[in-house]
Amino acid sequence: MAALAGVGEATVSRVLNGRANVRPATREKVLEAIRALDYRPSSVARSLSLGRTMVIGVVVPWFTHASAVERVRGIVAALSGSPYELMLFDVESEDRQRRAFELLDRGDRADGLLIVSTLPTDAQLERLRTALLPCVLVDARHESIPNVVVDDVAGGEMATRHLIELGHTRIAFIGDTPPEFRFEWSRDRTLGYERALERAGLERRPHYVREGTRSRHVARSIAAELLSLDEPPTAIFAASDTQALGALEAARSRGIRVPDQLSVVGFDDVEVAAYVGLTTVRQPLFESGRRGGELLLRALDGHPLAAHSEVMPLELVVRGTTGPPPTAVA
Amino acid sequence: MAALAGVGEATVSRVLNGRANVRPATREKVLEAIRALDYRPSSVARSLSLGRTMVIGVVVPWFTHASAVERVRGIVAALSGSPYELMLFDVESEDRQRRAFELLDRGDRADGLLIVSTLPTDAQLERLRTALLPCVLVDARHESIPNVVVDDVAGGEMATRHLIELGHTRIAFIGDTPPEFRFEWSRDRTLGYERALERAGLERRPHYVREGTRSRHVARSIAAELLSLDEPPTAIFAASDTQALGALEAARSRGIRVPDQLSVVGFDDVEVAAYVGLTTVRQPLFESGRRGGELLLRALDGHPLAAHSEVMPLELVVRGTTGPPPTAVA
DNA sequence: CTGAAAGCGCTTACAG
DNA sequence: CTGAAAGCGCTTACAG
Repeated sequence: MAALAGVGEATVSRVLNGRANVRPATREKVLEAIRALDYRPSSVARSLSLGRTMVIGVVVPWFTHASAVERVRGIVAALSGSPYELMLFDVESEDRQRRAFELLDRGDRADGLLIVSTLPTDAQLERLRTALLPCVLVDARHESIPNVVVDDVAGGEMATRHLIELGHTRIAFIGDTPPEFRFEWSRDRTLGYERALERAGLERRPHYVREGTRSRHVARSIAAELLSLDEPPTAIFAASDTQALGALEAARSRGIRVPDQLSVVGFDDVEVAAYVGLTTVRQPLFESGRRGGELLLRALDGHPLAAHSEVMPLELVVRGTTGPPPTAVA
Repeated sequence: MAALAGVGEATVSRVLNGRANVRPATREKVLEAIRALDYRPSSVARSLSLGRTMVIGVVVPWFTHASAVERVRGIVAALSGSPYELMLFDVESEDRQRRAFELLDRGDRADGLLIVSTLPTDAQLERLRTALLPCVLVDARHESIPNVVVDDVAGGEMATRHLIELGHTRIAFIGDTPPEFRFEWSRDRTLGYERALERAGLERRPHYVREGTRSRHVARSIAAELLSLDEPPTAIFAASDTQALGALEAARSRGIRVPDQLSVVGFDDVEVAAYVGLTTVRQPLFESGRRGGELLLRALDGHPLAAHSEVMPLELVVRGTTGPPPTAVA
């Protein structure tokens, strides 16, 4: 290449990188040779030399879930104006997650990391740190890593209070199974639920609090069980829209009218929620991804990141699945 | 590193790659040094040396669409057992697409390419070919590249025939805008629609065939216009579920009952479709991604790919949004 | 079984 | 403004 152009390698490099200090005639010669050879510079060699890959890694479990996808979309949007490409690590098991971090903490696969809806172990975080890999957490918090989150306790309380204000006293909660990915929002939403009950002076009924994997199917059978209790709840707060949809299905299949006989509140406000008229707590999914992407880009740009929590706003969106409880007794 | 262990670099490399011909004692020394130094081998250097990156690029426009995401999920599933990582190129504009291919056709960013729901120009394909980059097309066809597709003409015909068999004669079609990404399935579905009408001896009414960008919002207003024609259609076939949902909204907001007064058929069978009971033509979105991934992995494994079309099956899923037309006249 | 050396293809001081 | 040379950190014949 350099030979054909009759110049040194350094000059080719200068031309390729658009440096100023090259004489026009020389530049022309190089450009000509590039054309003649259909020459394509190697990004790998460049990466090795520069120690940068121009890749941002995104680690996300639950890529099968609408909310995770929505966050990834936000990340994609944030990166779209940047020179970085996105490498996606879908880690649907702890094993896959471990492997992903083992690859990433070598430090030369990506220049930075966005970790979504999962919290690496402290050992993993320590290795990422020693690999000098800037990280931003989205939908997970850690005191030593910048993160963008929502206040799940407040969200759980918001949803529950809405039901209480409508007059409900028998309010059930369908949460997630304990955090396989050290993922604690479901627990926080439970706390919010309990706090709302407590503040309203309502008793907590342990059999009204149920957990299951985050799927419509499972939530549907949990809801079915709740609805066949001797004293069934008049309202259900589900820790995610997906689960709320399952609850709606359970009601529908038993001929229970919503919201006349049963109120249902979800969490997230995924796209379907608006379509089916689900009352829910909206969290800015897309925005959280975008914001995380922005923070990381800023860090990559040399501005050091403070390890703080950026708390995104939550909003109760009242639609058609909540109303006053059926008039008790008669 | 090699120094600390008191061995040559080659030996370190052998240990790292688990080659057999290393004496156990030597191996131990190396392993010990690795531990002591917290040594992490560089994948970039390895890539440069080997000429392989262990990365598969996925080019996908419309990552904002549920169907694209579903395909990507299938790809993720296919790669999950492999040693390849996934690099995602969301190309929501022609310009981004051009840039993505310019990066990829250097040939050292990824070892293979999955191109989803878009067809590169011939010039782009030629450059990918000279870069020796194996490609598989998903949801796009090209005679010289292996691809996995569905028969969109047959699908369009299937949906339309269903409506005809129910007794409809005034059937409208909401398609996509002309293919920004050289993306022709909407046109093919239109052809299928027209063919079904023709075979049934029904007249084609040009004002019943409308196009709009693939969004619920746009489809909704198109449907609203169709429904306010002097002689409105009794059935609408939409080229995607997203658009079908828009049509349903239009009907709902005008108090038109579905399916009593209006039948609606979609295309894709995205997750929401089942939930809202939409009759649709199911195409195996997830499967298409998975299959594409498998084909590419096979190619990467040294088995040359024949440039053939793998046609995935289409299936009419009849649910609650289609029925006989309202009994005419009275 | 093991090591010295060349090679992968860039970038970047360092001299001119 | 430009080139020779070293360096980024691996792998792989080639000798021993």
